[in-house]
Amino acid sequence: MLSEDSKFMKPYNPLDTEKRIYEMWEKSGYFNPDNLPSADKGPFTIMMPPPNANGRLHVGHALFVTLEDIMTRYKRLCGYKALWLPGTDHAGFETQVVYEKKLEKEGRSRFEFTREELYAEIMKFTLEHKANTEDDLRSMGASCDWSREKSTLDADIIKVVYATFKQMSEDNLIYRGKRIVNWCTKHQTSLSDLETNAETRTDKLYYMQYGPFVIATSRPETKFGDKYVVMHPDDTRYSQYKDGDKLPVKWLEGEITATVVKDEAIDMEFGTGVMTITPWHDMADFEIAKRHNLSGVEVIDKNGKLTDVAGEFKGLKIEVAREKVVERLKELGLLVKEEAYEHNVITCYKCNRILEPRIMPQWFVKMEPLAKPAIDAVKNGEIKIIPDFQEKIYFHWLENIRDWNISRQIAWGIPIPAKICSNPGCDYGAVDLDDEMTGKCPKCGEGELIVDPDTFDTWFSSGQWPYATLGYPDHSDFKKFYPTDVMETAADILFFWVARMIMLGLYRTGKIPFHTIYLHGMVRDGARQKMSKSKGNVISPVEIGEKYGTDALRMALIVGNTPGVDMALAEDKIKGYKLFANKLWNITRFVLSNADFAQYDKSFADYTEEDNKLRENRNNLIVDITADLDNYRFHLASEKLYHYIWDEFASNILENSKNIFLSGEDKAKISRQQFLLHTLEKILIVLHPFMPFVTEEIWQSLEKDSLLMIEKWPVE
RNA sequence: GCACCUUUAGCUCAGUUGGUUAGAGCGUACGAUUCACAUUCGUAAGGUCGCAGGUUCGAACCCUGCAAGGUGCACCA
Repeated sequence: MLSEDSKFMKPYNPLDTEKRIYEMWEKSGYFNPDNLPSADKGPFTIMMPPPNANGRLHVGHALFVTLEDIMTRYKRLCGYKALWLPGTDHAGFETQVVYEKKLEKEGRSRFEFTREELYAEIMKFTLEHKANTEDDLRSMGASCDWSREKSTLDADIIKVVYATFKQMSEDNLIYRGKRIVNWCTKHQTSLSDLETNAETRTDKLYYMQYGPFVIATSRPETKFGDKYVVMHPDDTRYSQYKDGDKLPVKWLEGEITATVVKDEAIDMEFGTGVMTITPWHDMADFEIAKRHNLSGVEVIDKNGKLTDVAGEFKGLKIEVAREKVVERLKELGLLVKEEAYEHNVITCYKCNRILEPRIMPQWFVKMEPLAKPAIDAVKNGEIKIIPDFQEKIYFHWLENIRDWNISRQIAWGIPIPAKICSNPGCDYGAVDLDDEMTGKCPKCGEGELIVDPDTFDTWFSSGQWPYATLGYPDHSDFKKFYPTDVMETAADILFFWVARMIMLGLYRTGKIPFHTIYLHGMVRDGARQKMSKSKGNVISPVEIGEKYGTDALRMALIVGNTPGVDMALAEDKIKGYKLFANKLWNITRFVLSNADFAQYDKSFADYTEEDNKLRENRNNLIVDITADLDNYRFHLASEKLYHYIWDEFASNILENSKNIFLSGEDKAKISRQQFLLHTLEKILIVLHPFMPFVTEEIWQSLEKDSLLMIEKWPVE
């Protein structure tokens, strides 16, 4: 029976509880599956999507932590050797951008540093944030195995990444080539197709006289040196011109000789059906030039300024140059007309500046051979994506995949272990893991072999996370825990990360990296607005945890939140689950005031008819919830538990128990006491994955000499 | 342009393979209680399940078309 000074006489106080409970768990060693005393089932593994070590965790992270912790705790309770492997991501470009913003705020610039200095600075910055991230994960109750924690810059991870790079090179899946890439003039790096946004803009379309033709362009400043004029082979308007015809043309730089090219890529309906091409600065033009083996010139440099080719316009920025070039065209009488024109421009997803397509030697991964097995793995059901509609999106992307530019011209990242040719015109490159190659370039014979200054796209390394973290190929962890079970992550990195993990995992290990992908949506505020610092509607998980308790936040994030769909999180919802934690607290107080765990009889059987009925209902519910958990229906499992505990157990059963304890027969009293004790015990276990802190705290008061986190799941 | 998602009570959302009077939380209204509850309990109002067709004994759920909002992908100068 409860004493007057029992902690249950006061409301539940999460702030006083959570840290203490977490330390108890961590000290127990049970986050490490090797230490689980009675795990009689196989391994269950989740790789934590490593948070970027460049800021505090936000409420979106809280969602993934909660989901993965629920899965891990549930499986641990079911007797699996549950491994949830935590980590952090150096997040190459992302982090460098964050760091540069910090420098800008301080009135500094990254150009004050050498590459080595910048790397060291960002490393320091990253390590600080890594510590913050770990604290935040602990405060959210993450039951992950800290003894196996990894970072993407750990030496053993880099070793695996390098070995993959080498093998891919040997298998002819990696090539270095001069290809047109997305170039950001602010960040001074190329970007993959995924790191770009398309933005609809209205600009002017200029029609210009080009010899006997009228051509249209939105970018007159790139038209220096255009000497190929292209039209569709079937266009009868121009049938008098043959492929390869040479024509004298009066153009920006004076009299030039233009060559006629016929190509089916030309849309006869658009403009005049004739265009000139700028292979250095336009994706489509580049393709045409490649087909016809045409040469091109660089008109715009890395800083977005015109080159020598532009003569007197040299050094001007694009916007300025455009106006001046149009003026010149007018003077020359070459401008026919201008009209408003709506089109898409490709912008940097970080700074929104228009990306300048340019030709550069870069490292590319051939994606088609990798994509095919990845498509098959999902098609044949080896890998399941939840929600299933995401499979369509996955197929659509993989079936139309383009080669992946994995080199970045930034300091912060894993260096590419290769030698390249010092001659900027030469695209030679070779993998050189042991830094052995020296001498003249074997391709052009002019340049010297130098260390490639570029770094890997961060997704090239994080794409190898599941097997790299487990010590592929030799470590016993790899043999034991790979393939992993569930990949739980945000729906918006399906392409960036998930698809690449499948491709690289299949390529490198020959096995799928995980059999189930659970994708969650974005967390928005109560009014469905995106959370952002500038709007001031950001919910900080640590602050909210302090105010309402982490358990309350976790429940608010799970109940009614279906996979793959964005959710709205209002503070009132969190408050509601704080009350729920307190409800559970008071339920315990009531039960312990009327029954005693010292009298708990594990095999008690002398229940009244009424209590047997209640037992049946309770057990059915637990079976039902177990099925929900097995099928990743966490939103339903949590809601059912909530309702059973509040509306059935508290409102009906406890109310009704008052009469029994007041005036019932002894047999009924004893039966009900046992029912309450058993039910409270089972509720605590089943609720534990969702609300680990309050359930463990109550468990510790039940005169049980054990941790709730390693109890046995109560399916009878 | 192509694809995908969403559309259910004032708000935010559930509704697990089509099956009886469509559910929850919050909010609202009224009442009760402080007897486990820094409260809680009860009662109530509130929905043409986006629109229009179709399949079915039966549709919020399946099919077709349309509309609105959102997202992704790709592009023609």
